[in-house]
Amino acid sequence: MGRKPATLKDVAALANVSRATAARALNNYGYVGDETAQKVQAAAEKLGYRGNRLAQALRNGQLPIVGCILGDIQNPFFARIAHDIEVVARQSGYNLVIGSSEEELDQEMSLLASLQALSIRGFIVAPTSADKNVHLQGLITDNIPLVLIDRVAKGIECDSVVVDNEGGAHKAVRYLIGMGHRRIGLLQDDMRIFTSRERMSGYRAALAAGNISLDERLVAVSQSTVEHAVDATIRLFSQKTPPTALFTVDSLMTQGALLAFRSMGISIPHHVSLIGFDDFNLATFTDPQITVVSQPVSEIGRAAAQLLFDRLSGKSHPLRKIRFETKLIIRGSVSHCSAA
Amino acid sequence: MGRKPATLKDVAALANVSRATAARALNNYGYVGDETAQKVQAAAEKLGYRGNRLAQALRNGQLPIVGCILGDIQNPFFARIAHDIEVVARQSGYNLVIGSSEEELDQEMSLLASLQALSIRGFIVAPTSADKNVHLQGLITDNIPLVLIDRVAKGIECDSVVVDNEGGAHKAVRYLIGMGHRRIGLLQDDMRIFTSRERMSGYRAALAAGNISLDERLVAVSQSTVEHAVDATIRLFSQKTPPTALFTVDSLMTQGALLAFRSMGISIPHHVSLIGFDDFNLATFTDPQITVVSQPVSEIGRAAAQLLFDRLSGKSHPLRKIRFETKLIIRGSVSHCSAA
DNA sequence: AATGTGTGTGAGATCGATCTCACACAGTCT
DNA sequence: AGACTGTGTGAGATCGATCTCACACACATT
Repeated sequence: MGRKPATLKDVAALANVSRATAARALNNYGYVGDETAQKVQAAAEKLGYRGNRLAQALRNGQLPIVGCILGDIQNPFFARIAHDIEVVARQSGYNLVIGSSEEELDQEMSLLASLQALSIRGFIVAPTSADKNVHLQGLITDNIPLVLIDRVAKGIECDSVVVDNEGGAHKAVRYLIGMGHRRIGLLQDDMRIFTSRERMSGYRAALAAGNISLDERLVAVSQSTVEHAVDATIRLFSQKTPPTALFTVDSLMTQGALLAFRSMGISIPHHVSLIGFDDFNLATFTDPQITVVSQPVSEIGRAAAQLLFDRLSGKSHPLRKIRFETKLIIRGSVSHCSAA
Repeated sequence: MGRKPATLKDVAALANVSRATAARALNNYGYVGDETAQKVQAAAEKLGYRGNRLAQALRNGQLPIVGCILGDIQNPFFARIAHDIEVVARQSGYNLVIGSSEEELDQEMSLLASLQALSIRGFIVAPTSADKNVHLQGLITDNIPLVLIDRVAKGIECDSVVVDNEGGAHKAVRYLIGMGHRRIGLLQDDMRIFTSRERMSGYRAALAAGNISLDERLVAVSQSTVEHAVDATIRLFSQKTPPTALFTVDSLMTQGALLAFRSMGISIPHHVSLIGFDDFNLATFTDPQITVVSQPVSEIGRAAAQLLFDRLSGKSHPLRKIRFETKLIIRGSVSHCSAA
């Protein structure tokens, strides 16, 4: 059939009024006679009229869509955040466009540009790079609401929601040191990424506090996927004198480490102790259960969305930078270091 | 500063030509003098001109966005699919709007309506209900490209990508029967959902083929979250004569079952055998590793996106209904039934 | 009677890109 | 010379909703 959706003109025609009057009746503003208003309502009803958001957006310069650029939707951490943002967005009558930067700066930039070309005003971004951020700076100077999530970027003054990465990492490593470990490995993500830097610095600080000097050979850089983490773990533990404990900076990498240990016949916690940053569903299914630094994942997306919609609704708050605390959840993957 | 993005008019003014000529130069169509074209290009460059997609969309009736309505992005199955769709979309210059129906028909319908109001033409939907689908029928009659994914809907004639749910479930249950099990539990999702029905029917068929009559008390209905599945499993196994084996219809529910068994002190595979539909990352981390029916997850999203973009590009294919096979991956969570 | 205020309505401009149409000029053909 | 084709350009309409403005009428105030 291909019947076109009804336009305001159609409604106006059916109600025998002008477009202007129809618009007034439907959006109730200005003066409209009661009787006229009823006629218009009836006509709209009958035609199943739904305003064309595109046309509305063209006039007022803004689409009821928020853009969300995350590292990777497949990471349960980001999936949860995306879900929570969508819930809040829906309540405000917004839809959510999701883009995955795949931790590539180029992709992040082109994604952002294409969303801006859509007149989307309102972004939640987990920036790939802590330094290179002209594109984000552009949003700020254009006065487009932006909330940074999970990561902040140097020199970008805007609302943000992060967790205490450094503190979390510090707690984990301090705990390992307390259990007698001195050769503590770090499986980390690309150093361009803010969280990776912060967790690294927590690791360093804890080592320093324990009078342990940093051994570069115990630090492996991977990407945040199970597969990459498996390889990196195997490299790390194929050395002559491997670490006695490992700290992994995100849950996918923790899972990769688990897989690697299994394939290498390394048993937790007897041969190696393990702590991962970010809790995950199956951390309690494994034997032993995995000790982790947990973040309040369920709060992050909601908080970020709240900040964004507060901005979008025009309230002019001062900048708000939310930082959540992390919690060390002790389970069974860490034991006292036997090999001194 | 708030500098507005440059418009075609600005470019035209800078190049000293009319808007029409500028448009011709930038989109190269019609006649344009070489020299004029260069001037326009230069002006566009200088102003950093990017066409306003909204205005373009208003004219040609279609936004470069595809809508994607899935059950739940937090389910790794859907997260993977969303990711793959986004990759294909990006290649075609499209962005992806993701909506989560949360398995509520109302939400699915209102989400769809709001995306249609945005002039989005092109949807990938995992319909909540196998029966109620006027909204989908509406897309069809309006000739809006639609691809159903993971699930089909009665009477909706369009491209689709599903897996052989019935066959997969049949394989799993037949295997359990072959191992001597006769009291085989089913932990399933809401019966409105297509996959749930099909997997149920595979379960029935396999029982029938094994001359086992269906015992309603062995069938638990849950929702597709870890939490709900835990409860349902506990109920199922708190009966006087609980099942000796369990078949779960998706990976979150499999994880829920695992958690429930752990909390009840039920050991796999000694006390109970387990097979889950849909493989998951940690299925090989647990001890024992979990036997599953795997679907080619990495193919599904890509295939669906391909079908959609073929339609969007105007080629008029006949309907294409893709059905992928499933594979029974035997690991260690099933043992011979000791209790006859 | 003149002026003012509150109410109700429509014509037309606007947002930005695109497309149709008309027009103008060069060169070619009868 | 007159008619025609090919090339190049601009004015204006269009998509749909909204908003400004002008106008019109009713009633109240001086």
